[in-house]
Amino acid sequence: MQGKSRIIFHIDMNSFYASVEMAYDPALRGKPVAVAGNVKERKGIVVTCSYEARARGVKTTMPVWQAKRHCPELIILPPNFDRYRSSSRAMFNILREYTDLVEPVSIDEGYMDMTDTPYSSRALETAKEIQSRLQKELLLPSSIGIAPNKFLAKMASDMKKPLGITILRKRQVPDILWPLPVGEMHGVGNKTAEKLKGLGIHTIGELAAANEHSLKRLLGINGPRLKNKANGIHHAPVDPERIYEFKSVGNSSTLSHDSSDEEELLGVFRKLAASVSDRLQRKEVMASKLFIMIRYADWKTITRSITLKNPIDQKNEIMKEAEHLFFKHWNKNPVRLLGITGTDLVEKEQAYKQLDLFSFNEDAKDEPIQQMMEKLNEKYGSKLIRKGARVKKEESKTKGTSFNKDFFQDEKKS
DNA sequence: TCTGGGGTCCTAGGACCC
DNA sequence: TCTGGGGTCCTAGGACCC
Repeated sequence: MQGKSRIIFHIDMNSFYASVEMAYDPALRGKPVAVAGNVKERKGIVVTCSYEARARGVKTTMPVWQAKRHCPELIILPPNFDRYRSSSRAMFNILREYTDLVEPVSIDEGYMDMTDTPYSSRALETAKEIQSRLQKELLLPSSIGIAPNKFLAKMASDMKKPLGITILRKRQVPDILWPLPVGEMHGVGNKTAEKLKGLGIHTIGELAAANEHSLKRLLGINGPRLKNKANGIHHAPVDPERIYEFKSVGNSSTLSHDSSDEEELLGVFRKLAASVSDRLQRKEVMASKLFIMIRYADWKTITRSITLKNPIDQKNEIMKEAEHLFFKHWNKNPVRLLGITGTDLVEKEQAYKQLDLFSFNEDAKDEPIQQMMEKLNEKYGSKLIRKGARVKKEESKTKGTSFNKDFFQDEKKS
């Protein structure tokens, strides 16, 4: 990878949810369309909107009432995740016709490594073909960036929207990237941009030339990384497996009104526990650590966690731990949002494998897994659990489901 | 009528062990 | 007894992205 220059594509679907809705319903085309969460309650915010809506001042994350003030004729649709998932699957299937090295990063965005493909000598033509196929076969507009690494490809796809194709060569970095405000860099948000101002760094070029030690002092390990990126240096490979690796499963919910009513809050926790339990079981993993999140009316947010001796996935167990954490840490002030997240995930299968390996009790095979885990943990303690290990879902590949990561399966949030 | 919900990665301080 | 330091685990919080 060192000597050879790579050809990386970044495919970015334009206003994906809104585009999918317009593909399904021709009557929506050419109109200002927004996909928004729970429209009637305060939590209603614009998730995505069409370019027609953007032209009228509607923006992503804008509250619905505000969006309507900008654009009274705005067509507001509830999200339909099944639709988005199936469009996404179709989109990635097209990409995979060109190379196996496709790394989905989210439902509407992914990298391709085109280096060792028959298409490497005609990258631009291939990008045009992909873009036009996405448009003709799926009715979905996209932007494509072509560059020698993932970071530059990502920056490139951002430059022309909608329906752009941009090539960004390493030698063009000084001319094209360096004049831009540092906040436009992928990986530099508001806080980091503000901090950088303290060092007199306002543009990507100034970051590229900045003193490495000062950056490290200011931003930690991320400082030198950002400096490298600003110089167009980024070695991360395109990794098709990334999508099958996950580290946490969580759900949260903003209440329709701030509340300090215990019964009401417990009701919210029960729903969250049920949903987290459901998703853990679908993924065939158990959580060794459980977090709750409490956001108060004043937006102050705390997380509290418990490390469990035995990993759990059952609704009642999750509820019990969440409730315990909640009453231990809740200051009785009105609550805006509650959340439950399970982390330090252990594969259920792993538990069986470990059992066979140690085979300390032949009868255990017939016992429910929970009891086995308890016995195993009594006997071997936490050594059994690979803390923080990434959970790989190998089988999802062979099944051919493009997205095991189910942040696209959350329409059942309720 | 301010501000959703799903994630990942990093940091910092204290406990504990060698 | 004093002195030093490295490593890991745990918890909580923050930044960022889509």
